[in-house]
Amino acid sequence: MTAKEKLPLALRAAYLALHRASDAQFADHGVTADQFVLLATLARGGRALTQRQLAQRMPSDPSTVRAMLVLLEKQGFVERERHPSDARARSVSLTAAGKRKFQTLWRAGETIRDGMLRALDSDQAETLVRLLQQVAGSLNSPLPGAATGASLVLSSHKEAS
Amino acid sequence: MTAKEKLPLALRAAYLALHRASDAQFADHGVTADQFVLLATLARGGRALTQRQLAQRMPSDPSTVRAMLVLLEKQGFVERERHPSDARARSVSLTAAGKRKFQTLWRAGETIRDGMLRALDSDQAETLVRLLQQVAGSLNSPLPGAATGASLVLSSHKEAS
DNA sequence: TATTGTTATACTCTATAACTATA
DNA sequence: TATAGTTATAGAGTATAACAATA
Repeated sequence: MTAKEKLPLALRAAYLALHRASDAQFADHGVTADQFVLLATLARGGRALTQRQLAQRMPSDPSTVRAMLVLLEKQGFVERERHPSDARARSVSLTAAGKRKFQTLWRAGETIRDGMLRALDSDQAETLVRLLQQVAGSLNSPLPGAATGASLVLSSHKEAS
Repeated sequence: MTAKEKLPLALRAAYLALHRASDAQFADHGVTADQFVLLATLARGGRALTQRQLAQRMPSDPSTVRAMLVLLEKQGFVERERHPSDARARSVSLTAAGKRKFQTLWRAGETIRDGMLRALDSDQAETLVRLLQQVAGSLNSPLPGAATGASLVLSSHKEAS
């Protein structure tokens, strides 16, 4: 088995271990691992995002994000207001309760982050992050075969603020 | 942002990119990425597995695996026979059609594996696999805080054949 | 015309708990 | 008593397509 053949399953196994550990850890707090990611995306940005921006950054699908937002809105962690300059859009942000919740969740996640690093030194952790970003980057940029030559310009997409 | 803080999201982003690319690639063949993993697990073993063994190796839950097997059985890719020596157990294996299907899928997956490696040289690919295995290993072994000292013996579990 | 979001819909994966049959 | 699998049930995420409102 070459590294090429092992890589997909190794990536999957590591992610599933992370996802299950996170779900278990966050279950006590009434949120899922994916909902945590959504809250973290809002918290990290610091400002309100449209649902589309949120979907891009998760990354996820607009209709998936909407379903998640409805759940989080019921719990009072996010609010969706009319966008000031674009009446089509919704401006999504954390409520005060949502900010507090995120801080609690972030602390709860410390256990998981420590667990991931237990078998790595800090150089290895940095290397791993870098390699994962490289893999994600090349998977997300098209040109799978040579079929879509016209999409070369899309291989790095800047995101307007 | 330290590597420790970035690692979970980097792992998630890389896996989701892989998962989506795989689902897109395999959709033409009528299976999901996770069903591919199940078929690959059976193919890799070479021999029949019980549903429990299959669940452990995926890794997944026995009842999840059952639901997937029902779907794959309808498509004629797997069969579940009575286990020869344990009447409680089912012996799951690929049908002839399932083996052919897996070969087709494996070839279709080549595009994805190449996509993952496009930004890595072969040393980096091996390093990445190793680091992912280390992370998965420490996430899967207990002792999250210091609460479960008695579970130290479980930190490496051998699997009987 | 293109874009933002909503709605309806459907499917897969996930997982728990109660259960039957067997070891 | 413990284990393998089934069943019922529920929920979460995923995604497509048709649609309304707005840019």
